[in-house]
Amino acid sequence: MTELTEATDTTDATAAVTAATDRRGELLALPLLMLSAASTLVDAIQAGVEARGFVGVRPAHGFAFVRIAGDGATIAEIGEHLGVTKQAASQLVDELLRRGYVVSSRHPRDARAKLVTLTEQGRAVTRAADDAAIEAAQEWVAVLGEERVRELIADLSRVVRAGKLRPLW
Amino acid sequence: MTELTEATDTTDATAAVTAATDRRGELLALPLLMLSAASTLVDAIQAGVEARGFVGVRPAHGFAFVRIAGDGATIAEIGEHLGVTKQAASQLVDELLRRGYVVSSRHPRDARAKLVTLTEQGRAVTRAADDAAIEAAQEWVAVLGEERVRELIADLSRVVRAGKLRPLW
DNA sequence: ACTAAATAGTCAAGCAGACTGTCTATTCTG
DNA sequence: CAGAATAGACAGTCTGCTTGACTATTTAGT
Repeated sequence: MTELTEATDTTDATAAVTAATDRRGELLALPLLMLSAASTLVDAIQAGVEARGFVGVRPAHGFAFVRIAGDGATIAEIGEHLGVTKQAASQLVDELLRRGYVVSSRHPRDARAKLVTLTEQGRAVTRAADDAAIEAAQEWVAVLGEERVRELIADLSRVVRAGKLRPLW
Repeated sequence: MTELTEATDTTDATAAVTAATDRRGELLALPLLMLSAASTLVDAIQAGVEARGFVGVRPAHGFAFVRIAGDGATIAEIGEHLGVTKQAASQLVDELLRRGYVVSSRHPRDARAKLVTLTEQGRAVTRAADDAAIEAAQEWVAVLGEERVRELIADLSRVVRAGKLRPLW
């Protein structure tokens, strides 16, 4: 986690003897690049959502939407998804409630729980976030081409086990 | 930013007519995967650094080290690098100072500025973070193989413009 | 050269998002 | 059917970050 600049000259890495140390530096570039890419992505999505007229929507909201979309989710489930306590999730849902992005109704088969679902407004934000995300992805296509992006997606799919989506937005 | 599960069936995307909508869903998977991968990476590095005996080192510290390493950096530069105010950067440097990871001396050509540099202890943490990052990257190699990882790095290098390294650790 | 604007850093106060701890209501387990 | 586990809310607190105001130094304009 020291050098970012040498990420470009990965082409002629044909040396075999000194490959061990070279490989280290090369490998070190991967996390750095991933993190940087994710950060850029987050910024782009954030900006895109805002540009579409939704102010004050934070990354954590977007990640919550991901979990809520579909059949809805309970507060504990949202908390689990985001990797925060249920108290934090509760606060977050409260805010989404106030902003009109979600509604909470009594859970069909658990009287303790609340089922949080998206409102039309909530779906609108979700669409905006999706659009922004796709827009960002299309820039990647523009640079790398469809084939490489397809491979990229395939590779990432193999590596990523459905982990938490931390608020790194 | 709705579906994550369909990221696996990217293989037979040969349909031409309905390709427009399909491509959307496919593209949407990319940011999601990237974000998830980055999140996992951050957790892994964090855990790795801790496992090597450095407790209480946060992601933001690691990103600060990246900037400080080499010729050192001023507080404003560190803030810029992290995407926070210089006040926040100042607080962060204060903490690193207290923990003995950095020292600050007067800047050689600007009496207003302080030059923050790593101590031996700071370099030790940096090495630990590097090792943890490489370890995480090697898991990727184990899954994808060296060739794919090399391509991955090459692709990411082309897409990532040296942006901020936000505290998404 | 000299003033005016910009910049590096600090101090102080406030805020927002997260945490722990505690509680009630409901459900699951044996 | 009793006891443990779980969903959620309420209260209090902590921490990392922000804005605002200020000093010291450097850079730019005339």
